[in-house]
Amino acid sequence: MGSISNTNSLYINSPAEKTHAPGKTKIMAALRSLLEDKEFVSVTTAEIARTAGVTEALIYKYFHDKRDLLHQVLAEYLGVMIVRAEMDVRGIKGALHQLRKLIWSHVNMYADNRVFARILLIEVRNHPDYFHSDAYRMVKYYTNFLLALIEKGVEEGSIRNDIPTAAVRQTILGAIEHACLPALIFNHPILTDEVSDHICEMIFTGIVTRGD
Amino acid sequence: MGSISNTNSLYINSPAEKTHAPGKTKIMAALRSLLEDKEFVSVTTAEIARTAGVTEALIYKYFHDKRDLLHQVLAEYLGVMIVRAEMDVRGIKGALHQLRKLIWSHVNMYADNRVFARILLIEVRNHPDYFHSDAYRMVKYYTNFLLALIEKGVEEGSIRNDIPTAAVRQTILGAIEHACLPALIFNHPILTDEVSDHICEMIFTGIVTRGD
Amino acid sequence: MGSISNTNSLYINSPAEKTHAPGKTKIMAALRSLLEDKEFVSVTTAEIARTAGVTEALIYKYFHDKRDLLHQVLAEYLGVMIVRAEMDVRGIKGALHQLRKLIWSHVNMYADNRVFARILLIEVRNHPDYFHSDAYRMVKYYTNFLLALIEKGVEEGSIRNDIPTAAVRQTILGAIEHACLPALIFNHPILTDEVSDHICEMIFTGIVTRGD
Amino acid sequence: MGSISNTNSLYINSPAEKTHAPGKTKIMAALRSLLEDKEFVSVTTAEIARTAGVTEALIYKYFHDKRDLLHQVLAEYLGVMIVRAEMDVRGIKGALHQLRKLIWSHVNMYADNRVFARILLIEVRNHPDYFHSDAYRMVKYYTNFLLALIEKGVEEGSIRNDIPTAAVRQTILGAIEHACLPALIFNHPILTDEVSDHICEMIFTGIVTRGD
DNA sequence: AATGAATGAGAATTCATTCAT
DNA sequence: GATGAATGAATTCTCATTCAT
Repeated sequence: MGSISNTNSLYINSPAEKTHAPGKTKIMAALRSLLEDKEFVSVTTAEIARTAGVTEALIYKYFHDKRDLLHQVLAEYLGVMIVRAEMDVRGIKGALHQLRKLIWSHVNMYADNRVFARILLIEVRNHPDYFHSDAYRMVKYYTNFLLALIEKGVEEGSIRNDIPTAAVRQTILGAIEHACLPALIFNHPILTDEVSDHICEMIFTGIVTRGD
Repeated sequence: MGSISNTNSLYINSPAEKTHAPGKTKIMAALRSLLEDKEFVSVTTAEIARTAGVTEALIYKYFHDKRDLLHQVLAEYLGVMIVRAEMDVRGIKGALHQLRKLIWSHVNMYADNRVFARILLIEVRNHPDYFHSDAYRMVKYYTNFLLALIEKGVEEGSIRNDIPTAAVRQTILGAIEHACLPALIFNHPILTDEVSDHICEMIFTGIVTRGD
Repeated sequence: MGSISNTNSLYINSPAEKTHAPGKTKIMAALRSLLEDKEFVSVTTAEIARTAGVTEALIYKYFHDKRDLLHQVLAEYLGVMIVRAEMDVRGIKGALHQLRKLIWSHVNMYADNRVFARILLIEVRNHPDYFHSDAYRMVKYYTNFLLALIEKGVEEGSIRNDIPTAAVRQTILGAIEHACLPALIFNHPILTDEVSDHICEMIFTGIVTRGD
Repeated sequence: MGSISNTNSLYINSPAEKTHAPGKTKIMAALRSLLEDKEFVSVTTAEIARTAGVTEALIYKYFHDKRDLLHQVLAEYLGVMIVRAEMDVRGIKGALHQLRKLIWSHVNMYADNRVFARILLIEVRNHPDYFHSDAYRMVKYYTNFLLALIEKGVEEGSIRNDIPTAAVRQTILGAIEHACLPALIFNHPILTDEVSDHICEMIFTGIVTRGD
């Protein structure tokens, strides 16, 4: 598990920290904490308030409803993820190496922030509200960033141009999800290095132009 | 236990059908049907009753509580799965070929009965009641059957004897789950042939004694 | 506690026994048995049926409703009580000695049949249906019998004639109840000899004409 | 704890009044009021809410469950009883006279607050929760107070020392219950002076050291 | 910026009772 | 003489949400 990460703590880079009112911060922290042990549906607003040390009513001052709170928590994580992703690929030469790093970074984000991963991969997708949320917009921003990287690879000639870049992106994201979901559901650790190597091996051997 | 059944549809040959009171059958069918679209927790007893065309009270005549209903639905599926598994390996020569067939049969069961797969892989595991249920006993019966097959392979010399048979079993079951879960959660189809081939390739290349 | 009582078992004298259909008998026995441990309101018809080894529906073949069953059980006890009371005063000379015996017999009936006592003193009184029941008619028959005894005492000159006989009767019945109720509620034994002596002492010293 | 209170009405001096939220106060008052006419088991939460003029949900904001409400109502009464008891024995010389007063005060409390008496003597004892409640702790506090009084009598020489003080206490409490229960159940008035005189006569003639 | 008080809609579960066979 | 199947109405309790202060 060893490596980088002096950006390991979520909130060092979080712009949120400074802007939020203390109550809002406490509420979001409370939900994050509760989601470590239970699913969103079985977390009650009463519990959130109790954990946060505020009243239930305050939740509704800052959040439109319980799901909006979930979306804002997710958005906060996504903010960190995006900042990190953009940082992580800097100083790396070659789209393919950048992509490998991005995949590693992505898996690592899930490994270090299982609550985040669970929200993103399990909790929000059912509910239609999600697709109108800021969080969803951030996800799209992130996937566009990934797409841009793939396109750069194609332009560079390091990635095959006979597969639609969007399909490549979906395969990558699918592989990551696929690899992490059971671990998230059954509470096993995600071994970042192993998982991301595995994925890269499979994806790259498939999509990389065979230099021969 | 042996007889009938190499058919696809779960309920045509189900002995359950005749034995249950009509209300009980309708209630179980209603839950199965509702679980196609939503998770167990968000299915209400009122909905089950309405869907079944009976009153809520009747549910409690036949089932101890809502979870017991879930467990009985699961048990019914498991009954079919076990009968099928035992049938499917008959007439096949060699433990390895039997094992391949059993894996195929297992994946196929999930592919054809997604509700069953979701109950087994997602819904029941949290709750401690499950581990005291008949359903759980049937699962253990099934996994013992799988274990016996592996042990036969070891005796035959077709499966390596330097890996504990229990570990082999767990790897197989884990691989199947791992392969099916994302499809179940995101409502994608499970491609039985592809998935089971994939798993067998990975597992067999690892566990088969290299004859050379 | 020792004395008489080869009429201790309720059903030796019960005319009921022969007349009832087996199902009816079992249902009544079941209720009696259940009332040993819980109040009538918290005994369910399902429990009664289960205990009796019959179906709930059968209860409604023989009894108009749950309370009717209670009343019939009570009536059966009252039948025994009346038969016994009438027997017990025979062969005794003097209304006062008969009265003493009757009081003893009454308390003894409660002591030996606590379920009966509880039904009569606690369970039936609230509900208006009781006052239209056969059981209530039997109670009135019994209290008339007691009244007749008191009147005989007055005629004999052994009981004061300056107190209305009805008031005397009420005082006696009140004293018995008063003495037995706490024991019934808190599940202590009723010590027949002690209790009836106590009552007679109090009542008699009050109501008996002072021979001086 | 000492102050105020030689008044009859429970709630004039009750400290509870000011501290409780209006809804909580109304709910407790509603239960008290309903218990005048029916037993606890047949009082529904719907009724309580309707009587209180609040919603059922509010009950569960202030009370853990229906029984907790009962226990808190009881505790409030017990608070008054304790305050009163401690006041009532002040300024009285001699343990025996204090004891007589305490018995009177106890019976009077039952006579004036029949609902209280019924809760304490009838409603709570079955359920095990009671023995973990604050109310139970207060009862123990009260009975310890009574015990201390008896012990003082023994030290003074006015109460026999050859009977365990605990047994004396139990006899007193038993006699009070015994005397009040039928009145409570059958809705007759409790005549404080008469009942307490009666009890003291019986108890004292037994336990007092016969001077000469 | 935060709270205390209160709510309405609905959750699972219970229970006496009915009726066709 | 007895049953299996089913019900309707109620019961306790939960929970996200609102609003005046």
